Amino acid sequence: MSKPRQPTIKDVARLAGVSKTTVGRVVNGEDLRVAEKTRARVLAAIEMLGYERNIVASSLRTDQTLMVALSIPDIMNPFWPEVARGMQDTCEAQGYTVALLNSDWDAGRELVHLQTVRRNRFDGLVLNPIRIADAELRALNTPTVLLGSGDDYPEFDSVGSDSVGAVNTALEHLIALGHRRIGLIAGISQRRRPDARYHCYIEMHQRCGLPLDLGLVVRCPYSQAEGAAAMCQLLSLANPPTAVLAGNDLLAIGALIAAKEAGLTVPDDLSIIGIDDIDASSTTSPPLTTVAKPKYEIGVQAATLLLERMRGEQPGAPRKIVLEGELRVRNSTCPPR
Amino acid sequence: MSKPRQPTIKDVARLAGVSKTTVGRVVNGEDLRVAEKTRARVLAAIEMLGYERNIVASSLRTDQTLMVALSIPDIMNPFWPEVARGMQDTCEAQGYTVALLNSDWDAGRELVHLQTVRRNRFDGLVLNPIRIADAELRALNTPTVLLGSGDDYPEFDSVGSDSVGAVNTALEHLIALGHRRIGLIAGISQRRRPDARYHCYIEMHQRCGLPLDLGLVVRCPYSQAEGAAAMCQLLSLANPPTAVLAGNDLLAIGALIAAKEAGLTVPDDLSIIGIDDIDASSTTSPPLTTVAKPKYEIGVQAATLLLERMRGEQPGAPRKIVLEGELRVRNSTCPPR
DNA sequence: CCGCGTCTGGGGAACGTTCCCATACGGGCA
DNA sequence: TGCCCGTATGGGAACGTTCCCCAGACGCGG
Repeated sequence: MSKPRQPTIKDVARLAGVSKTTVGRVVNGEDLRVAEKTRARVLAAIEMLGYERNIVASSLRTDQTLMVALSIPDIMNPFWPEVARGMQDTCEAQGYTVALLNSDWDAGRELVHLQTVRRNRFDGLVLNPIRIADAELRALNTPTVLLGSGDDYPEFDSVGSDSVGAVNTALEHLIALGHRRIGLIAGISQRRRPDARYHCYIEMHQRCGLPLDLGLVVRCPYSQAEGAAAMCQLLSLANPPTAVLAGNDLLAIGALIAAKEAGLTVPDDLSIIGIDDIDASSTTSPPLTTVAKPKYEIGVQAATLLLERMRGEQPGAPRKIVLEGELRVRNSTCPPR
Repeated sequence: MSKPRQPTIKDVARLAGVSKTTVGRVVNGEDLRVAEKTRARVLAAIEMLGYERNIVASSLRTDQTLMVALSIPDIMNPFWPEVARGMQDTCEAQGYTVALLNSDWDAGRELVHLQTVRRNRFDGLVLNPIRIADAELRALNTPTVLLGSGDDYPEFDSVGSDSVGAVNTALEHLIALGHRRIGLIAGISQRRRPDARYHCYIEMHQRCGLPLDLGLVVRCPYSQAEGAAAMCQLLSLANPPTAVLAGNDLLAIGALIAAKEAGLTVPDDLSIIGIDDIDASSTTSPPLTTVAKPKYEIGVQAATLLLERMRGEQPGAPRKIVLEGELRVRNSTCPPR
């Protein structure tokens, strides 16, 4: 079980009868000047020994680890795997490896993640911020891209989906169908900022001249069970809504199930619309109408910005990318009766 | 944008008025003997400078990177996030960081992942093998734990769920309900070994004295769309089955939707059972009966074995852990009419 | 024939840590 | 008083790479 040392650049040099500098030259760039004959000899030696460049040593010298971190709340939350995949594909294509960090919406773990990035000298970080302060992020002194609106971090690049736009899209869909009493199951985010979805809901009502009834708004944590409870609450109203917008699909699915259990037929008795388009949304019955977020694309864009920053290009102003959601009309919405 | 070097052990030493060796001693172990007064001075200096141990340099010296890799087919496949999370939680608790690698069932990418592990000198690897040969894995010369049966890799630890057992459990459930014509939608695995589920199905029929009709077996790739197509095929039979077992929940959900579209009522007209218990399974209508696999636990166990190997404990024989599935009876199964 | 530029290759320091060994300093004991 | 041992600290090499700088070889024009 003892580990026989992997061959080093020196072993290759000895075998090829050249100096380690020369070996370094052929291993690294194609552009470095070294005679064709020598190069061939070195390559043969590399092949023979099965030499692999030791990135750890290389990192120490060059200050480049070829590793980036992705810190998200929870990979088990159905929103994140696609984002992670988008980022991973993009980074891998450029030779970077992605370390996965789950913060669980915990400020402490988030801090630990920053420490991990610093200690391991990762080259970059993509972060869905929980409570981290702008100053702490700047002190990290590492290229960083934020996932989300990034409003609290004016100096950083960010990639998010347009939550306000998504609420607008969903509401417009419902209003276009003829609904005028629309319930809102607003999630309570664990983050600092109050949820933008709520404000957007109110504004939309004013703009469209819809009567605003704050009794139609329920706030609860983002989970299926809570969504179900919230729906029960709405259904117990003297004058329940004819349609419900949920802050995300988890809530919407909970609401859908609760409505069916209460004996309602969706969408005939009640329309339900969600936001995100997670896997499970297409397989409920009826399949959930929702505003799909470009999850994979979010990952790709975040990685792209990060890679640019890491290359040192674009020392310019922070870029705030906001990707639009897309309405996916399935069968949980229809005109009110 | 230029990166002001992070403070090193030397800076701390200078500030504290001691040698770098002494600083190293207080940074590393609690057990190293250094006078209380000196220790306090060093700690103060560390605090003041915001010093963080450079793991890259440390790795070079000690041959320990504190990084492990997880190579799976696709994090977007609903089976994997929980496994990843289980592994990540366990590794993080021991100070290890997990790099996420997606192979996409591609032998080439799998090979690239091994290279990544070698080049970055990761301390360990948890791998869901695609086509990799046992010899290549041994040549990696790094502690490795396999996800799956691990049958093809006798020398390695492995953690898997009991596929055969799951099929048995599902079949027993169906048979106990009174079904005698049971269809099988068997997945086609991209791996080398033929799928064990199929053999188990046949054996179970013989053991229970059920008539075996190979027309009731359909093979297709593991995806929802394929599951739906397979179900259509089964329904077009002159004498269709009264119950269907799908090789995993993705197939089962496809089958469920196809059956409903064909005008059948599940479970009254047709029982459907899956394997895995992915998120979406609990929110279909009716909710899917399935044999749940302990996904999170698989990740935990794999990480635990890996950490033990990495610590150099247990130089003993390879351990093959097989975790049992658990029947989750929901509403997609009932006695035949 | 000499000087100079070009091209190929090598020597050796540096990155920040760990760890072996050496040293300094007391104090106890013969 | 002299010696030995234990404790606290420091010096410096080593890990494997990169990269700066220099040395030689060769060709060519003056």
